Amino acid sequence: MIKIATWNVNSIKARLSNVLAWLQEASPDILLLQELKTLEENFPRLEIEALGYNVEVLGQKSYNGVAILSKGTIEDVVAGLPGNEEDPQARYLEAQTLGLRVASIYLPNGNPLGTEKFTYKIEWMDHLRARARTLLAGEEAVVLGGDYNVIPSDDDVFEPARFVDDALCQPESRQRFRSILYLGYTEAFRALDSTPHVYSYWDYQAGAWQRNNGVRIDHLLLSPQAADRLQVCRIDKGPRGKEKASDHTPVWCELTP
DNA sequence: ATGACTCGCAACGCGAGA
Repeated sequence: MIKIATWNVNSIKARLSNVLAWLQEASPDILLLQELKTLEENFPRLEIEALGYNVEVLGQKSYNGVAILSKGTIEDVVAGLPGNEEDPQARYLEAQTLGLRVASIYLPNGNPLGTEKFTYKIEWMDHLRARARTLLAGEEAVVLGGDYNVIPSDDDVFEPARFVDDALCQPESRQRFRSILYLGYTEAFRALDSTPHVYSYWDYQAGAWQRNNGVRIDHLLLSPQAADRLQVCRIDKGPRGKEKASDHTPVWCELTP
């Protein structure tokens, strides 16, 4: 079985001990990280390599940043979203590892509405869809994992009314997320579990974690060749309850070899 | 309740996150 996970860590340096602990306890074959908030040269590579992982990083000072950790060799790396090369933000890293094509994705948040931030999000999603379509043509097992900053449906948010003016729930955001699924991708969690109100993010403020006021925005999208191998997909709430937790928690799935 | 919390920065409060 190949276990692949995605986790927005909200600073790899602030989260290093939590990440090392989770790698040891969950032992994913591949971990896709987002929101590193640091440059490549400051990524804690040695500590992670010491646990048996190869590391590929696309960093940025203070903001964004994505990485791929794998127990296998990492090859054929694509840094940045093809077709969007002039984008200065470190939000996309793709590579070949353990027989899979994988990408670590940190999709723009897009708030507030009516600003260039929302336009940037929507345009970024159009570029992602184009890349997703190109990857399908390879007829490979592809896993596009990350923080999509999209709440797919009202079943994926604790109180939909509070999010009507939020970029994560806008029809334009949801439509583009669905349009990637319509290409032929399967969202791993929902393919196996129709339970409503299961979340992957809880705000730090206002006791959101204790009240279970969360949203499900971290997703694993599988090409048909990967979806046919999907056995299980879970959200591990453990890390969110720890000291010095990220506001996101890992989502993982297992594929037959 | 224009709130709340956590992060990086070169700060000694601010912008960003979602």
